[in-house]
Amino acid sequence: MKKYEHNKIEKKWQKVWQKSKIYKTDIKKDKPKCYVLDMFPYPSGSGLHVGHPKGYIATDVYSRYKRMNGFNILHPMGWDAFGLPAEEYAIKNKMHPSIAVNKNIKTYKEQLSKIGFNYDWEREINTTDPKYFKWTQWIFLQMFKKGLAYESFEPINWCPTCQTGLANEDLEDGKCERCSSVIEKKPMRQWVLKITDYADRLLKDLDELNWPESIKESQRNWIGRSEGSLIKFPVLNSQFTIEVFTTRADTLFGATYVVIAPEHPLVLSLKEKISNWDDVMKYITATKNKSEIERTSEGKEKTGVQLKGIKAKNPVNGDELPVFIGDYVLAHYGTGAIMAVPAHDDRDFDFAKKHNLPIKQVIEPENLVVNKRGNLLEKAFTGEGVLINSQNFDGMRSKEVKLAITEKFGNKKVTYKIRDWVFSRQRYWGEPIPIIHCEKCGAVPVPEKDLPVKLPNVKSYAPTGTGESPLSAITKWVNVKCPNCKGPAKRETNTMPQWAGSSWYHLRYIDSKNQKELVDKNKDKYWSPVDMYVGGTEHATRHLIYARFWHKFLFDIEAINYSEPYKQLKNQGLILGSDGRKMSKRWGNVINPDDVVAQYGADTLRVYEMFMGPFENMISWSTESMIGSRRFLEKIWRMQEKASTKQSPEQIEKLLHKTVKKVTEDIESFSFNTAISAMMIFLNEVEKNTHINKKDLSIFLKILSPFAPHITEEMWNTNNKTKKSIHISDWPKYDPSKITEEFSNIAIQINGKVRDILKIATGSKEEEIREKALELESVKKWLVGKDIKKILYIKDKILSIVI
RNA sequence: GCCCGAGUGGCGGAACUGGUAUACGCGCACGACUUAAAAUCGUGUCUCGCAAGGGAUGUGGGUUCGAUUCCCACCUCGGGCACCA
Repeated sequence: MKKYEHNKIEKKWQKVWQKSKIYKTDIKKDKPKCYVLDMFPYPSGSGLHVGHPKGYIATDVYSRYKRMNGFNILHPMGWDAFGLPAEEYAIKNKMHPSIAVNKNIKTYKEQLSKIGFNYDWEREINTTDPKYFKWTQWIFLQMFKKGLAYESFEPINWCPTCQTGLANEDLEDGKCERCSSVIEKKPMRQWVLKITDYADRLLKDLDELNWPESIKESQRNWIGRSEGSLIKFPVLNSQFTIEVFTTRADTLFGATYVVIAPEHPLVLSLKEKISNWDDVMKYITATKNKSEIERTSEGKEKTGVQLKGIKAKNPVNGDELPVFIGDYVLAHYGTGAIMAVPAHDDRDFDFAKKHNLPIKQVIEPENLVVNKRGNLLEKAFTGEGVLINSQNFDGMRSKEVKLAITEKFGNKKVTYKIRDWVFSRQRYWGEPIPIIHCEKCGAVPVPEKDLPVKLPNVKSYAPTGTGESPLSAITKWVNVKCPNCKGPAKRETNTMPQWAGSSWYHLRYIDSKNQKELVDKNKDKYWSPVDMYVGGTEHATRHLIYARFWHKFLFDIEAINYSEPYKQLKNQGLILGSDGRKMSKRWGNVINPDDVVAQYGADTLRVYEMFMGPFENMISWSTESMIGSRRFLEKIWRMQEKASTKQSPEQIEKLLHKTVKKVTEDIESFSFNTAISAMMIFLNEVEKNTHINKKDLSIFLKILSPFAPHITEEMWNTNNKTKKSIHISDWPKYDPSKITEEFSNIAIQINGKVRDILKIATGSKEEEIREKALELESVKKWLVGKDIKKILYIKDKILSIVI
């Protein structure tokens, strides 16, 4: 027999598949569809390491399996290629970013093709291709027309290193997610998308999605819905009121002061009445100069200044409360003002202690024995309970009081933590925002017929640092006529963030060459939503929220048919270096898939990555362990020697049906590791026997083929007369009658401990088993001098004797 | 601080709905083949014990004839949110 030469086999079949186009997206009308999608990569300069393809292997297995089960498969791939890394590479090497991007894409594509994926490359997309980003810009224009894209002048997050504004989602602990610089607040004009309009739907529709619970939970946290009340505190001797947001209306009687954010407009309005204006101004300026991280990390010490001369009236009892500004109150959340109840809120408690303000208890824990009340001199009691010191509400419970007080003194209000999406970047390598600024007409959308607005060539891609994009220096490009009044006007020079192109790419694959629409609605109806989406957890609160937002918007303007893009989501766990650290050049622990493929074969790499452990687990790479997968394939190869026209021995036939069942179920549930272990068990059984029937071998090859497409195709081809590829053959069905065993091993337990195993015909009567069990020496000796209290029987499994 | 998820051999891990814990693979040890090595094949491999038997699924308790699985408390690790009223 020939040796197993993976190099020859893999190259040969990859060529054949490409030529015969067996992976081309099929659209036979009578078949069901399955859209299997990978999170498309950002083609960086360093190429792939073995961790990257893990998710791609899983979708490859899954889509091959589904194809063999009679589905039309859409399984495409593309490139998310706008963004800072390419731009920085270009600045350093003085070349246009698109040249760098094309070079990197070529490398990636070569690396991927060696692994033998079944992508339909005819649908390849690239977010930096004008034919693609024409539609990204088009979507922006639709949002603009609906008032969902607007200009804002609020201070935003500014990264001093990347020299661009950033969205909230781009920060990590107050630092830039990319470069870890401390983020500054910078007041500047920016484009913002009104994602907050969709907050409620983004939250509610999560319930319907078949996604990992942890991702849904992350999104819920990020959206941060909370139900509370708005309550107005009139400012004494003025026409102003301070409106506060609280989730604890039941503690209203315990309010002893009011705090408003330093940025709150009311502060200026009250200027005339404030006797210590200089101190107040000083505090406001100091706050402005602090970064977010400084504001929250100074030991969380609560600072603030009283607005002397101002009093606010508590609507429930007429108490006249002092008013402070303090930066522990956030301007952008709720109303930017709070009523402070130091007895029942930790933060208010700290502030009250520091400024010597009264602490008034109004809630008593419900059960004093269980919930021993803390000493209010040391700690706030933040739980709910029974009211005291609250006039006619005394004795009532928190829950009912919340409702009653809100009804009487305020209004219900829902707030969210999520904030509108800061959408402009002051960098070169992104989609230009298709807006023209005219002195007379204001912000005017570029007419749709003029899309795409392409990027001009510039001498320097480097950011200007002034808050203007490098595009602003290209006067030829910037100066245009207003589409409205034909007067002189200027182009918007900010570009879109990295996340724009990936927010709708799943739709473009469906109809990647359409010049008239972003997607044909009928095609969308057939292929959407994505049935299986696979990628890393790091996208939980960015890409996966943005894409849902855009998708819902496109649904609302009736451009598409469904309101959620990704029906089912799976996360792959990271592959770490063999030292347990993240694979990185820095640690020198990077394994290149090219090397693994050359030395051990693509099939070995694929089987190993699926066998390593549960798909979502983070596991260290081990070349030593991988050799086990190579051995497995070599043994499979040698199985050909045992192939015969004789019928397989009975135990092989039986085990084959069991294995088909197991592998089928495991692929459906993404339990690839146990699917492979079941095939290993089958292989071990064949090795114990003299022969295996050729047809049975073919069945086995079929269930292995999604994992190891090359070796199975080769063996299929030599053992069958057909020219048809194994990958478009039918998935085998198992016969349930062949799975049942003739004999069962029944564990005989005494008080829960196994004392013997009884081999007996499956389906035997309990009586018979009981009799036989009680005759066993190993059982008898435990029963001497004991009474049997009870005997339990679990069919074909256990006989439990209780003494 | 709040909210999720997870802790099983030397290692990756398996165990259906509460029913024989440690499948499968790696590693290791011994043996066969070989002048030798590699490769391959075979046997063994949680732990204490000569054995009968006992003990082990992060720790401590509980429910049950029976718990890796269910309940309570705690510890450790991973992730999300975090001065969000």
